[in-house]
Amino acid sequence: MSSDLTAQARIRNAAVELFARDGFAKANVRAIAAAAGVSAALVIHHFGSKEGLRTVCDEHVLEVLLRRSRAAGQPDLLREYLADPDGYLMHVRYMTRAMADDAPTAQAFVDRIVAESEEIHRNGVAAGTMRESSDPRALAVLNVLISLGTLTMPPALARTLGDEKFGPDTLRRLAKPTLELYTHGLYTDDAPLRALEKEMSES
Amino acid sequence: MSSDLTAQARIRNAAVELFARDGFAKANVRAIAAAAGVSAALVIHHFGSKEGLRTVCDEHVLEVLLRRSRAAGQPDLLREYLADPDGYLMHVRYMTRAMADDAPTAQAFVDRIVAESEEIHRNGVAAGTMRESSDPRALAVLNVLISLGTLTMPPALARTLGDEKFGPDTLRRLAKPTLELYTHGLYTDDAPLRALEKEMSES
DNA sequence: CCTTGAGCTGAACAAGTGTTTAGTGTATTG
DNA sequence: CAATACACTAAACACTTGTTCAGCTCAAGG
Repeated sequence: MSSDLTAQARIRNAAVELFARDGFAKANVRAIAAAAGVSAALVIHHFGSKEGLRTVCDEHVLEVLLRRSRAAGQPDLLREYLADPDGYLMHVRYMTRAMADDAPTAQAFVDRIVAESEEIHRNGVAAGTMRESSDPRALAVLNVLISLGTLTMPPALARTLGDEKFGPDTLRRLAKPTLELYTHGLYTDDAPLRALEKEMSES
Repeated sequence: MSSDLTAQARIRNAAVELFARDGFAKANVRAIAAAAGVSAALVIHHFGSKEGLRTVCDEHVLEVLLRRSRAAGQPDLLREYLADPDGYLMHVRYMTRAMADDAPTAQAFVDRIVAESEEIHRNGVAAGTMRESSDPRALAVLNVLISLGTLTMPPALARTLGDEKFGPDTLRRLAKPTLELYTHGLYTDDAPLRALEKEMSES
């Protein structure tokens, strides 16, 4: 039990969990209250409104995720995830949903991880472990997209891998093809790339 | 105007659009009816329930997407998208939302595009244009993830590229780093890959 | 012509929603 | 000790939701 927490905190935690699981629209105040072991009225009393509760949750999740990413010097999503699969996944899912709803906090999160991703690349280039890119910012966005997409993979996609539902196993299995892609790409020559470059220079 | 369509079709089209834009839970029958220029009661009359409407929409979108992907011999998502950005995007978004809700139709869609993606890779390997993979299925899933993720990119992510909202420009800009990744990867050597392989053989 | 049936509607209904209100108990404080 | 403030609740409220119902319109068929 987490009953030694203040009621406000219990409500917030329950809300984060339900928002992450069901989405903001589908999750309702009474269910959140029940999960926190309090009345629905208390939720409103403490947070003003469901929207107010959301704002607090947004900021809390943002803070937790950023603290985490700061803790791991060189952010390694896979390792970070494996350390606390359920908790981390819940928070990432929450943020992904916030991004879908285009919540203001999501922008702060995105700005931050894109910047971090770009910096990792910059360091990698400086250290000689990574190739330069024609568009570092776009590359960072792509990397963020891949990381988040992998972590929040829809069940239907996980099922095509044989896993009944997403879990550490799924992620582990995806890790190798991903690293293979990142080490030598997929195409055997640069014809497709040159074709695109030619096409772009024409228009 | 699309008033020459039957009312049922107009309702279905409006529903697909609103489900894609707002999600199933947030979109409400009255709004769909209004968008189709009919009464809310008619929606229920024709489709039995909101859930019934969803089923019809699911199957419709699935059919449209599969027909499209069949039309383009070698499916090229980028080109396919550029041909009819708004329409295609709407349907992909719809499917992505269906995947998030884990709708049965989404599974059919996923099975299909993963299989297609795997076949493209197989053909590429046979033709010598693509490298072999240690896990073709997982690679296919990764590729689908990247494609869908890019297409349904959240606004917050698009904004870090300077674009106010997602559109053809965003996609065009991402195309090059993506192709660069697919032609020569990102890492300059295979140390990270070997490290992972070693780690996996140990456990 | 009239009957039938299908497309269609406004109004009502029942359930679920976020929120308000009025009030309880329980500490803390002057 | 009295008073104030705070955490908390049950019940009610207002509104939205999906859905039902009774009835309208109107073209097709006997």
